[in-house]
Amino acid sequence: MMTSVPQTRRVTIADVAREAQTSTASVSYALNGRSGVSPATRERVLEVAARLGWSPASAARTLAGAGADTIGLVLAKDPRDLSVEPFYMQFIAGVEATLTSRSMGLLLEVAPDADAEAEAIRRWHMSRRVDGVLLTDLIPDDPRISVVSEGAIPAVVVGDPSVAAGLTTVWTNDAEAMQQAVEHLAALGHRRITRVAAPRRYAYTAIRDDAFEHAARAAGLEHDIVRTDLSPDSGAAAARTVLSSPRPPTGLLFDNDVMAVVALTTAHELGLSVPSDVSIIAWDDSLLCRLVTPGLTALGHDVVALGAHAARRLLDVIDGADPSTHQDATPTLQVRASTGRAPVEA
Amino acid sequence: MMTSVPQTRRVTIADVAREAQTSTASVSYALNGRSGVSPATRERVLEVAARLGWSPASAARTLAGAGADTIGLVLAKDPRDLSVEPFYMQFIAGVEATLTSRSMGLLLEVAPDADAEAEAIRRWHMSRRVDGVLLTDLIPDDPRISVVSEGAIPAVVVGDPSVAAGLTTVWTNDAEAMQQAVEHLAALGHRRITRVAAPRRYAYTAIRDDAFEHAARAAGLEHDIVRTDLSPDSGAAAARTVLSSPRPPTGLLFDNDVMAVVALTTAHELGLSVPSDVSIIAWDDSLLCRLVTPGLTALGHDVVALGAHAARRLLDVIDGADPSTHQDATPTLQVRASTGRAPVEA
DNA sequence: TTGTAGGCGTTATCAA
DNA sequence: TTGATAACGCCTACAA
Repeated sequence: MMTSVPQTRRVTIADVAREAQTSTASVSYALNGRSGVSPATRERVLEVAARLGWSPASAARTLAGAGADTIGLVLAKDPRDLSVEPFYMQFIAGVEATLTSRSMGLLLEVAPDADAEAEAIRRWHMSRRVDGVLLTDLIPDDPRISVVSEGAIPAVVVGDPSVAAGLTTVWTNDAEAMQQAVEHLAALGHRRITRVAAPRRYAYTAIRDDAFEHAARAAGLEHDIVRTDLSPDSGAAAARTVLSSPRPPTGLLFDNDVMAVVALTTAHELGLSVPSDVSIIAWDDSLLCRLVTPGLTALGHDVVALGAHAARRLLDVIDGADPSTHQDATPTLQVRASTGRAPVEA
Repeated sequence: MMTSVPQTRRVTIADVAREAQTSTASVSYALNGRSGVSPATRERVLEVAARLGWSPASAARTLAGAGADTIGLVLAKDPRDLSVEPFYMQFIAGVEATLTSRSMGLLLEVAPDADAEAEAIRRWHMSRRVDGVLLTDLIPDDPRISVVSEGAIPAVVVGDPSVAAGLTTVWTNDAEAMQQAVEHLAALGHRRITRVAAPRRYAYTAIRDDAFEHAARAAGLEHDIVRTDLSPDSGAAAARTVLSSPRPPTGLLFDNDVMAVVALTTAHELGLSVPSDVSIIAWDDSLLCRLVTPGLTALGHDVVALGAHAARRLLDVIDGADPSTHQDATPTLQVRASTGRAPVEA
């Protein structure tokens, strides 16, 4: 027997109106929970709508003036880097948590660079596909900032307010986090520490650099900063160079988890043991930090919560809130086996 | 001087038509590169549109019958698990690569379970927000399958065709990959191996189970399967139990990378060295596998390419292609330091 | 409280 | 090749 597909034409509010013996206006009001409809009519409409399986055509809604009920997130990263850092997926999960509760959608795009990203944002806004956008990984003089400002596009920047004048920002207190890490090493008796840092082009780099130097100076520690590109290789190279210098540091602070993990291997290869010869701290606590042996002491924060927070603020901005800056929780130090008392000087 | 914001009303094709001294119909044709417009008019329209900064309102397009130019992806996973597995981010990056080239968007949602995911898909489809959906991590009798089938929603399943009858699928040949891994161990002289497996509820589990047993039997190896929930803890527990049994295996195959990594530590704690006492193989090659010491031999495949492939197939389905199954590249064994010759029997 | 009608921006139909 | 004009589905004055 040939069961023909019941070629279901879309159910519209006109259908509901006819069936419920009323007008489309009343149906619209009833369905949107507004006043201006008698309880009896409202109930009848709701019942009919449910029975007919009506569901709103978002395009029609948007066209009629409502928002797109969607926010956009463009990630300007190489796919390989994206997948390496658990940050993004966690952040997205957090964003979703906020969005789902308000039944909004998330439009995603992976762009090769900040310029392409700015272009995508412009397109999205012009075509009214999104009500606002979330911006991450800002760089100095970021093209996205100008697109968003000029287009008056609702946006929230995830990062330090200093790099996004006039926009709403949500940020973690990297300076305070860095101070914690340095003080942890100082308290363990370390006198010479090195920061293995991200490239200068990231806006947060300068903030962490300054905080590192400030905290080290305050604790009276010898300190140094070496620059990397955050890759495993550059982390290994930096660790090797630093640890084989004439007066190697006894404490190392890495700007991400991946470099800290490879440094474990590098130290081992140099015949140094962690933490008795050298202590290691990672930024960005992750599964990686927990799984390796010895476990890595790391600065961790709840990225899922950060994403949820940022999304919440974006919805506020979309609703017309004025630009403002919001501080998310400060990363806290998860102390594990990779940090210990400084070795006694030879 | 007060530069007032130029309260820009949207530029519509009506504006373009007026300025170009023609009708909206001609403008529409010209803008969409269709025939039916004289070259002169077309050029004039294009010029005016560019000058006025026109850009299409996607809602209007969708409402007028075009597609939504968007596909949907719902991830039914706990946020923590999502971020742990690099798979999803890589997959998304691949999907994007395909989508961007056809200027389509990706709508994302993170749902708590398969039922919520099915519901999200239904909503998306009813409201015409997406033209089709990508399905991953199928479970037996998956609710998403029925939603998609009943709603005649264009969809592509990423997984084995056996669990998604009638739908287009893109899959990797897990059976052949498993065979490679088992043969690798057999060639190294191992005679007793254990598979540390995913829960039975995942559709791929049975496929890998069967392939494992088949390959082990063919190579004349003693073999066993222990079940886990893929978490680090359950991996560690499984490794500990198996390795402290009276006649422990000399080769272990894990169903993901995370468990294999913790098994490294477990083996170490039991006084066993890898690979001289026990060889370890991981499914899902990842940064994790490369970074740990010793490096983990692992089955790896190009997930970014898989995502791109799946998205391509979905676009075909949206364009009306019949259901079909497509095999993506088979995972290949990345041999590293965690596998070696079997120890000589005591 | 209810219903009518116009508008949102495009696409598609159909005369001219 | 053109240009009115009618959908598309919803919202919202405005009038009854």
